[in-house]
This record gives sequence, structure tokens and C-alpha cells, in this order.
Amino acid sequence: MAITVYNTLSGKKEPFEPLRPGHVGIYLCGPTVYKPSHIGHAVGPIIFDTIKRYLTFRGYKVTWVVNVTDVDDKLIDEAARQGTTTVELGRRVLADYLAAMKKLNIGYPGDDHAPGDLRTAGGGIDHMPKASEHIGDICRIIQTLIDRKHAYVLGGDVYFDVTSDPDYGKLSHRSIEDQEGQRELKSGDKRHPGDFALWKAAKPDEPDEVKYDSPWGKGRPGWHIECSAMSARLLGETFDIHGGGMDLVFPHHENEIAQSESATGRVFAKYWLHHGLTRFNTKKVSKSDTSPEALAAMKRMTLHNLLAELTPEHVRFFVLSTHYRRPIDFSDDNLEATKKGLERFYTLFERVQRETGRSVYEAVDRAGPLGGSGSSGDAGSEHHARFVEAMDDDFNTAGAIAALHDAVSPINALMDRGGAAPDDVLTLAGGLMQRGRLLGLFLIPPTAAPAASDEKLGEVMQVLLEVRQRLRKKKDFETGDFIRDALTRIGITLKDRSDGTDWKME
RNA sequence: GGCGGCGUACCCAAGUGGACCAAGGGGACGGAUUGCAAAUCCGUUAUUCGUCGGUUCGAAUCCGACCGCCGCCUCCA
Repeated sequence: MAITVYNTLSGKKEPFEPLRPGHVGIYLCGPTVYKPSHIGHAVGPIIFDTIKRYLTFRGYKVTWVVNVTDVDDKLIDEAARQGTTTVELGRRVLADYLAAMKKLNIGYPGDDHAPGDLRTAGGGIDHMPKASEHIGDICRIIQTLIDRKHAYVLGGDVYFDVTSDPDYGKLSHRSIEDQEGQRELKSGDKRHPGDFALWKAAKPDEPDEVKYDSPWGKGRPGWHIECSAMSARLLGETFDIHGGGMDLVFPHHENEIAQSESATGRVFAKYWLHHGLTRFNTKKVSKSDTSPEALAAMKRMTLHNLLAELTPEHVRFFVLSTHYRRPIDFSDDNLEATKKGLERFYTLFERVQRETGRSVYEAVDRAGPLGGSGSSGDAGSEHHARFVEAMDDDFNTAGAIAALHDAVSPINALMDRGGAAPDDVLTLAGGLMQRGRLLGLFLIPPTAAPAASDEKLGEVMQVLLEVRQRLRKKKDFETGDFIRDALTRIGITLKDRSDGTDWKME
């Protein structure tokens, strides 16, 4: 059984064979920290965290890098608009991004999870390099490109010469000639309109903190080059997987390939994995769309607001319920449907705990991550096989979630029949949970309802339920139902069971 | 205009040549259970995969044309 991945470079699914057996290097293009991150910025991390968890389960040692672009024109403009520095702005936006990563159980360097924390085990970002801290590496690559006649200096700028790279366009499958058609490209003084900046000379009105020294004078790196420099530094000149959103295929990734391969003469990345873009009611979520609807949608889609509105697990489940290469459409209807799907699992885990007297979470915590030495559960089951088969096939999380759902009914049916051995129920539910955890789900029990921790409310509910119970004994169902309906309206649902009544608050 | 992706039931969504007269979730409907609900279980809900042609013993899956939707097309943004 082998893992296959869809490679944008070839346009096909290919068997996944890392360069170094047992080791995988992954580079994911991260955020440019100039505006609050939105859901689109979380999709890559969620998917690649899941990929890493799965590859770890399959026995690979994975090193995952996510870069932070903190030197950029947009950053300079936005900082000026806000009357602050690029450093302060970048720091603030990055903190907001990391807070979201933390909520989503995506580990990162410097987070406060203990080593081996179950929430992030198997996944997590290993390095988050910043462009501003790799100027030296960047300059060295540029110099190499100049020496090898792949780049030229123009004033204080340095440009990459696309005609010097015979492969240019191989990722996005477009030739240099293709781009000379319809659209009029202004070339300025560049030799070719397709040539792109490796280094930009500082302009007088720009803040001092973005004026870096270089052999070509003060300035700053162009977009693209930081990824070539930082990936080489942390993963080597050739590494396994390079990922990012579909919108980065051209020009960003195309240019990264051109620079890196022209500088090193070696293959840059073996597999290119691009995830679909996030839409809101069928439109791409984009920071540059300034229509009123888009701005309103953006406000809601901002990670800060979205994670206040939805549970992080719901966001993750929602993202993973579509194959990563396809676009994800955020809409209230779609969110509602996945929320109900997710609740099916919670309901099951609660029921198992009630009927066996043991928490599935605790049982699985003790067993450790699936694939580890202490693995328990139904690892040999048909459901497990289907799960693995789906994930092996280009990380088909949608198919894997279907396999998760398939395991729910049989467990409920087993308990419905009565008389099942608690160990059997726990084994099945534990196996289901362990697979879910490979997707970063079911890591911790869903947050208790805010009121469940409020002692007074709990006591009041006890009284209310007792009153209702007495009414029902006297067959006064009308009043009993009135209490239930009234509570439902304020977001508290009751569930009558033969041995008592459960209540739950939204 | 070029390049790329997509179009599967009421909605979301997997499947990309035979194990598919098409997973899974949501919804709806019927049954079991329940005082009634909730939850749960059982069942029904696409002989068909945008349209039309073609290749093939065989196609949702390959090819062509067309229709529709989306993304990208480079400093400046």
C-alpha cells in the first residue's frame, strides 16, 4: 500500500517517495503579515497539519516549515496608513495568526504546549522563519544568480532574467510566449516584461527599518526570493513537498522554482501540492476585494471573528470535509450541516461514557497515538482499512471522514441491542477516535457548555428537572412539556432517558 | 486572448476505464423506540454523473465540441 499525491508539476497523481527514506521535508507558504488573517490563511495550515499527522502515523519523520513574509510593499503601505512601523504591524498580525493556530491545535515553535502534548502530537509546524531574518541568505542567492547570468542589476534593483531559464513556466504550464499575447505588459527598463524583482532599491520615502544593506545598495528583497532562501536553509536545496494555495502557482511558485533551480542546478521541490481557495457564497475570499459585500464577508471570515463564532474543531472539520484541492465554500447552510455531522460523534462518545462508565478520551489518551507502540482500538477493522485507503489516496480527508461516519452506526446499534461488553464498545469507539485524531479531531472533549461550570445554574436546573419529573409522574405532560419547550427556546435542550434527564446548553 | 480547475441527488460531497444500476453527511419521508419529544436504530430518497457526439467488449471516469461557474495571467498593485 503506497501513498499517492497529486503533483501540480506533472498534473498527475504520483507515488509518494521521499528523497530520504523515512524523512519528509515540507515547506508551506505562510502569511504576509500586513492584515488580519482570514479563513483562507488557516486552510493551508489545517491541511498540512493533517498531512503531517498522517505521515507521522505512517512512520515518517516530518519537518514542516511555514514562512512568514514580513518584508513587503503591502506591509510598508499598511504600516504607513496606520501610522505605525512595519515591525510593530507584523508583530501584531503574526500574534493574531499564532493565536488562531493555537486554537486550531496546530503546534508551532515557541507555543506553550509541552513536548508530546496530545493536542499537537504528530503534527505541528517545526520552523517559522521570517524574511527579515534571512536577508544574508537572500543576498547570497541573488549574487549567485547574478554570477551565473540568471539575473542582472538595473540601478539599485536586481531582476531575474526569465529567458535564461529554459524551464520557465513548467509549474503553471504556460510559456513565456503565452504571456505576451492579450495583455499588454509594461516592461519599463527590464529586459523582458516577465522578469521579476529579486531585490528592490530603497525609495527615499520608505521607513529605515526596511532598508537593508546589500551589494547593490540599500533595499529589500522582492517577493518570492525569501522562500527560496529560507527553504534551502531549513530543508536543503532539494526537498520533498512544497505547498500553498492555488493562487500562488503563478507567479509566486513559478518564480521560486526558476530562482532556486537556476541558482543550485538542482531540483527545487519534488512534489507541489496546491489547495483550493476558500469562497464565501461562491466568491473567493480576498484581501484585495473592496466591495461592501466582500468587506462584510471578510470581517466575518477573519480568523479572530470566525473562531469566536465557531468552535475550532468545527472549522477544522469543515475544511477537511472537502478534498484539499477543491474550493471550499463557506456558507451558513454548509456550516450548519457539518456541525450536525460533527455532533453525531460527540453524542456517540458521550453515550459510550454513560453506558460503559469510562471516558473514551481517557482510554485513548492512555493508549497513545495510533501507530505508536501502545495502539489499541479496532485497527484491523474494515473501517480502519477504508480510512487508510482514503488518506493514502492524495490525503482524501473527505473520504476518510466518510469512513469515520461509517463506524458510528454499528457502535450505536451494538449499545441499542444491550448487553454489549463495555470493553468491546470502548475498543470500537476508541478506534474511531484514534482515526479522528489523525485528522486532528476529537483531541479533547468538546468544551463544556459555559453554564455547565456555573454551579448555581446547575443547581437551578436540578430543581427544575425535579419539578418536571414530579409533574410527569402525575401525568401532567402538558406542564412538563411547557418547561421543556420553554427551555428549548432559550437554548437548553432536554433529553429524557429511562433513568433520568440530561440537559445541554448551546 | 492564454493557462489551470470545476459542473455527481433537494443541499454539501467522495469516486476519475470493469468490485459503481455511484460512498458519506445534512435535509425530507416511512417504521421501531418514547406519554410526546430529543438521541438512537432500520428503511426510502441519482438505472444516473452539465449537454451533445466519439473511442471501447465496457465510461461519471478517456477524446472532441458546446454551455455554465471559478481562479491565475508577473515591477507599479
